[in-house]
Amino acid sequence: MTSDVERYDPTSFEPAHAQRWHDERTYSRSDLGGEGFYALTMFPYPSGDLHMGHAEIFSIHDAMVRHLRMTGRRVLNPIGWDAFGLPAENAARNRGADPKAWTYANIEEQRSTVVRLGYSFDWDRVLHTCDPEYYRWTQWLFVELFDAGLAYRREALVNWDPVDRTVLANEQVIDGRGERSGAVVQRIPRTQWFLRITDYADELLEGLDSIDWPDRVKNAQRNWIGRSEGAEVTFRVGDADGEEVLVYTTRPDTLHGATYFVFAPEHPIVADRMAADADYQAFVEEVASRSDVERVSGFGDDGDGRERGAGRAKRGLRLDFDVINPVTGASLPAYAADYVLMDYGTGAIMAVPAHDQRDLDFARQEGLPVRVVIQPSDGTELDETTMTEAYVGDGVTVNSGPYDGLDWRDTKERITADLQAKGVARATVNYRLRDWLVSRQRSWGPPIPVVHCPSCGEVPVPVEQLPVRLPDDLDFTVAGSPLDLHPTWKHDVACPSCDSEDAVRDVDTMDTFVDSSWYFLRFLDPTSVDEPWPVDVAGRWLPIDQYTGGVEHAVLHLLYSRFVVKAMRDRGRVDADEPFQALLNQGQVILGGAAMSKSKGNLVVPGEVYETYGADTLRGTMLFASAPEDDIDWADVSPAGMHKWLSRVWRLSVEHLARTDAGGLGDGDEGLAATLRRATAEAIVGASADYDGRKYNTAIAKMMTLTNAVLDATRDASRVPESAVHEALEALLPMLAPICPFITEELWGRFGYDTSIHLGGWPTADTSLLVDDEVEVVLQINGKVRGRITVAADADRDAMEAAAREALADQLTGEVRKVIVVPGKLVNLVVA
RNA sequence: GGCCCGGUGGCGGAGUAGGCAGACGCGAGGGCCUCAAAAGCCCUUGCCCUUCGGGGCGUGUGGGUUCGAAUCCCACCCGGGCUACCA
Repeated sequence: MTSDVERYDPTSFEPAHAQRWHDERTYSRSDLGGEGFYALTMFPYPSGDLHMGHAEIFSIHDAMVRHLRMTGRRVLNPIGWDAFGLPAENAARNRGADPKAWTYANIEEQRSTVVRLGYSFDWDRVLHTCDPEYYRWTQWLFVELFDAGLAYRREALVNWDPVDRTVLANEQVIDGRGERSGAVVQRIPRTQWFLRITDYADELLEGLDSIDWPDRVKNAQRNWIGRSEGAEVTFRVGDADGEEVLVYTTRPDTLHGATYFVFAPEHPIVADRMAADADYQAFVEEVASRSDVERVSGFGDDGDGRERGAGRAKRGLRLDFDVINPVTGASLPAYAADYVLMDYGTGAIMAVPAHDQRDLDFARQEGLPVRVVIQPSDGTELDETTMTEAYVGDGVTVNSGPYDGLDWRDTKERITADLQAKGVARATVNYRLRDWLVSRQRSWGPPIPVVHCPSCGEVPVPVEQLPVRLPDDLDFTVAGSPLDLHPTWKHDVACPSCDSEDAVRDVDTMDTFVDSSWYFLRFLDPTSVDEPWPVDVAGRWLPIDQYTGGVEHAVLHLLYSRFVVKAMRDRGRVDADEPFQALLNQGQVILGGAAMSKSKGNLVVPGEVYETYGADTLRGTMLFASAPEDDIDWADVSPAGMHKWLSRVWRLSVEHLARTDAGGLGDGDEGLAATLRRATAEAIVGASADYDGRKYNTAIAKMMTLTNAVLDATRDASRVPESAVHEALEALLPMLAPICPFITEELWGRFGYDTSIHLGGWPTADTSLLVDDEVEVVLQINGKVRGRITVAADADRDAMEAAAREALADQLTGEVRKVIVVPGKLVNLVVA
């Protein structure tokens, strides 16, 4: 079919609509009527322009938001920028950029792309975490936590980069080396600020049962919190001094199987006793030269080719004393070894090689004895001299004196009770979760609002003096913390408590995850100068109805935010137990099976797509490719195909308008009209259900089917049922609007409407068109399709069976033994 | 090692309170239109037979339950992700 009508040229009208939606604040009406819905998408980090991952998350989120708005919900849909962080500082160090100017330039670039792509955010609520108006309240949050006893300072072993002279986050240590300097990161003790997230360990665990999150994220948090039940048992050093040594074990039932004893290298008892021992000092130094990340998380190998994790080589040092087993009185040789960590449990373990793989590995390596105390219930005989795999399954206690013959679970219970009675053990619950280390020796972050006074100690800065501002003249060329080395900043303060001039500011800043742990609260009133957020408004909007973002934050941002909300609830600032009621983890955009990256040269950027095909095509391609949770391989998808469909929608619309301008809304062919009206009703019912289930790919498929139906109805120019075509298009356009907002807005105007399609309603189906008098029924013999017949829709079982027997009469060879009838669907004759 | 996803045409994917497998699209082949092309439109497209009526086989593999299994159960294979010396 040829036509002289105007061609689909999205770049001719998209930018104008985008700008108008932004300038007129089309979507800043969250105070309108309707049931409230807080929709949030993880705010971007401004490291450069928007990438395809951003485009995907925003396209999914925006389709959901626009659909909710059109179906009558009052949607709160804010956006901001997570604008503090290391890349700005690195740009300053490496290229001499001003971190503030660098950050705001990137924000502006991203903002204009977000506007251009038509994402319907509320532009009256924008925030940047690096604005003093924002970090003032991040500092307030810190003071609140400090007042609640949830922020404290203590010495800890941290990742120290000796070249850049700064502490690094675990994420900034790659293969044991600083990501910037390449220097081997050391473990050094340093006094740092922590937030007491462990106070909420149990509640953070239990709360997972009440929220609608993907299982993998919940499991990641469960594993991260790492609750375990066991016992703390008191051992004693086997010499005249005889200090007590606490051991945490989840298997007190294997106490009789302990054959040696291991301390973490830095354990105080060892450090104290071995202070003068040169071998020990060398050992500790060697262990410390390997980062905690390498030791605990196992990044890289040890240079000896061993795997990460449990199979790694273990380094140990025999100490010159023994430890006494409180149950047996046996003298256990003591070791310091790197496979025991100071900050889990008590930093010391009883080693039971027969029933713990790590202990067995070390025992074999050091030639230490193995003693079996649990005999496998399946009858397998364990051989102490040759076994290389520890037995950790069910079994019966052996070699354990009075406990012999008991099931291991009973032994565990009894032995714990017996030792508790003797005062040398108590049942305990242990967590893997550690307190959150939040201080950073960085300068593009919110300064920790504390003053250190020689007489008053740690004094929080009074709220009315916040924010503690970052100086504008930081020198990023210094080796070390620019804030610490600034000539005047840290001394230009008096103690808020006693006015002492000898007080100094805390020179650390907060982790960026503190900024993002509460931003969703600030969105409730981002310009307020009186309070961080209005308590009553928070009561109405929290928890957030739908949060959308990447799974990479499973145990970081998503855990920290839960902690902050619970802490603020306990301070009376929030009336909610959880921040995010529902969570959607969108898939990633990859290319040719691999993550996109500049260095790999396989980068597709949104600009290439929307400048060629328009923003609607970019958005539609992403949503049609797969379900929101699935990854999209850009090599497999077809923007050209999406563009072709949108061109067809465009052409059918403008041709229809041209015809009706000339001849009005004639009824055309009755049969064609009826077929099209039915297709319209089917599409509305189907696509609406898909939208409700956020299955945008199948919603698009149903809209394509409707488009094909319109095409069929308009093929013969002499019989076009214009009124039915009009109804079809006036249903199609609103349904397409959440996904492709531009073409639908443009055509809506051409259909004669002077209000935005996006603020209008959702189409409703005439379901009476979907009721059939007759239905097609599948006929089966022994479960195989052997024919189909048409019967009255309300035919009963007997009628269907009779019709089936008649239709299949000449195919029936044996006796019909059984008949299965599914009304309105199927008849299955079972033949002997 | 632990946890979590997946495995359906050449490709992306539809379809699971068990009931017509492959919706929709991409790609491919053929045709119309055109001087030609682009665009657009029409037809075909899981595999194998076929006398063109149709028949057989098909959802990672092997079992099982059932009148009937992509869907439920058991065992296994493969791919991906997260996590890991956590005592």
